[in-house]
Amino acid sequence: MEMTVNRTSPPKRTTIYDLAELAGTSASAVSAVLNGNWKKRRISVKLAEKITKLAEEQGYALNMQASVLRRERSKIIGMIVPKYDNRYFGSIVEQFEARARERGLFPIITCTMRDPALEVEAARAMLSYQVDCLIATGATDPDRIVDLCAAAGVRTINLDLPGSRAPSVISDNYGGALELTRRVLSNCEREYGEKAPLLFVGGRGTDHNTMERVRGFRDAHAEAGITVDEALVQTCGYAPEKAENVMRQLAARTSDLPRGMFVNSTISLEGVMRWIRHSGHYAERMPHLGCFDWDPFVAMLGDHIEMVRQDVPKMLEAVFDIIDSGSTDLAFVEIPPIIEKIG
Amino acid sequence: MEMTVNRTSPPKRTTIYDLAELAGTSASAVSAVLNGNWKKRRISVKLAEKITKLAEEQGYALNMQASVLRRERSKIIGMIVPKYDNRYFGSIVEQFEARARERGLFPIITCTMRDPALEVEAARAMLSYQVDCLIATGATDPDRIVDLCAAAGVRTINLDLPGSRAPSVISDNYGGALELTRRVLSNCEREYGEKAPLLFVGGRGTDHNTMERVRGFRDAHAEAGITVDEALVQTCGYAPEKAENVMRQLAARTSDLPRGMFVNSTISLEGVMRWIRHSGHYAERMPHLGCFDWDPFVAMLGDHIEMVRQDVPKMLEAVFDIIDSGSTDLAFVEIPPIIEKIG
DNA sequence: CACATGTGCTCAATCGATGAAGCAAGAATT
DNA sequence: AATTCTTGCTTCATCGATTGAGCACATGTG
Repeated sequence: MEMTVNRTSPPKRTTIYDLAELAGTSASAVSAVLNGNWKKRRISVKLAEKITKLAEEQGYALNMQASVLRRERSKIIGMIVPKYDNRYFGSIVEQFEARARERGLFPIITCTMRDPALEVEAARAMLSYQVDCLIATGATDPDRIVDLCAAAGVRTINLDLPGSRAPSVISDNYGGALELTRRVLSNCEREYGEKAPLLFVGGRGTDHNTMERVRGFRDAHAEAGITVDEALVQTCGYAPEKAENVMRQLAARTSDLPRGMFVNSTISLEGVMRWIRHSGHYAERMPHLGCFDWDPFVAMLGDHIEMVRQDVPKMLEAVFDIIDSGSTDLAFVEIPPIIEKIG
Repeated sequence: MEMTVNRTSPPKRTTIYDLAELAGTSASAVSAVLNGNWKKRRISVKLAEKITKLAEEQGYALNMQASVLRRERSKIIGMIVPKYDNRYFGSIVEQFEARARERGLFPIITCTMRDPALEVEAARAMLSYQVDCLIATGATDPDRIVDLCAAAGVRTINLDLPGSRAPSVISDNYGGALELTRRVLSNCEREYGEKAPLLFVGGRGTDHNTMERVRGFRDAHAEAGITVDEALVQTCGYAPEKAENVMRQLAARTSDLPRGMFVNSTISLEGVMRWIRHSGHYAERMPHLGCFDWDPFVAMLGDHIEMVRQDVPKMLEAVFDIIDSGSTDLAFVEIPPIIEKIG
């Protein structure tokens, strides 16, 4: 048992061959014991215990690369996610990790900064790591990713934003927006005694969610008999600066600012609020706001903000139901979001 | 070119052997071309181009498992992180991913929900995936993780919370807390015209950061000639409910609530704010708050809250400086946090 | 013309784990 | 006693990429 540990080069990790030698047995017996199917392979309890004990003593750690290379399925499950800067994606990722681990899957997550090129690059990287399944969250071009994965025989599920070539789990954006708009409209009417249209700010005009939310927004106005001017729908992107810009330009064009707004994410709300605070507009009376997304501190900003909270636990349950069922049909699951009570 | 794609079993992925056959060359030539050291291996430009083109056409994706298994270094870099529910950890993770990718490293991240058992399990999993290096962020027991990794010859760097057996990059908690406390104390004195101690809420009394912040808190009081009662230091943990509880119990004991508080994280602040809003205490005058951590919406909550923002870009720069330098000495880097201006 | 040098590739071992196939020894059955 | 069965292992090919060693041919040098 000579110890030739060279401190300059990394100490060789213990492998099943080392353990086999120590136990005076074969590598395949060690493998069978350590990966749990030693009963099937008719290894005696005595040997199994001996090997287990040795493995512990030696601090043996399975080499996943070797294991995955040999195995049919990798049990690695990937997720790509746009950003980590808000509670929505944060809880998606937390839930994803927890549920994956529960099932004995190894989650790997990558954030793409909403950059389509990075999305594709990330998807490719995941394929290289032999993921069994990829969840594309809020992807700009989900179908592109699905195609890449399909070519490698990897299942994909779209989350948050739907695609046409893989099952999709999303919020009921239309329903949520309809209800949110109704509430903000009625808050405005209650305060000002007259009906007036809201401003829609944030999101991308081309993405499904934003389009559905705009539809809910318009329908709620229609219900109330209010017409919505085109200029009042500003799908300028998600970044705070873009929302801020919209407000600045609107204020430059007209002194008659809307009394209420539908803001398409907390991140856009950040920009809107910043502008409201710095511009001096709305100094006497805050506008009524509705935010499609939830944040605990936004909830404390005052009773002029309504929020719709996407139901992340239910969404991930739906995602894993699809994974567990192994079904391949193009499900399209819409989860009703939660209308948060003010205060 | 027969297409025998069996839809029930996954279509076999293209390997370098497939490409070699198509190109009429050997697998090792393909490998050399695709991993970029074909010049060293004296492959002709002509063949290189042919192979590259073929790889693209066939949608070839490297099998990382095989590649890593063979190679000396995996170029995988791991990070464990407590939670994704706040801006601080969110930006740590975003920065980590970006900088890792910049260097051609593949980042894998896992969140441990502040659970010590999960931390160890996660570290083990990372070792199995042959990470070259592990960043332990906010770990409860960093030294435990360092030991695990050291046994496998894997470098570790502690981030956010320091350990004694690996380089650590953390905020200057003492300095930040000192300045934050000074500000809140002076805000209180300005408003109330008299010196009075603040309440310290949140964090774990046993962790280095909390201890350092308490030290700064005490020293700022001492500077101002204010004595701090033991009961005013409530390191109750990070969860919102725990902070809320502290407030509730404090209010039950005394009607003379402190006029200002030092709150040890945004997540604890969530609990404190919730209590303030629901309990009816502080209804006339909000207490002056100082929060060790930053959130854009907290910044909008009013001018009674001071914030200290940990300098995540600098922290990650320091982390990657250590990684790039390859140095193994026990650096202890303290990065000054940023004092946010109110409003 | 003999020999060195350079060019452009191929061969085969290897990384560590897995599992089908097989083998030896003992137990049970006819 | 001859045979099947069972138990408890071992052997070896395999997954896909990497890389040191080596080979054949072309070109240059003395």
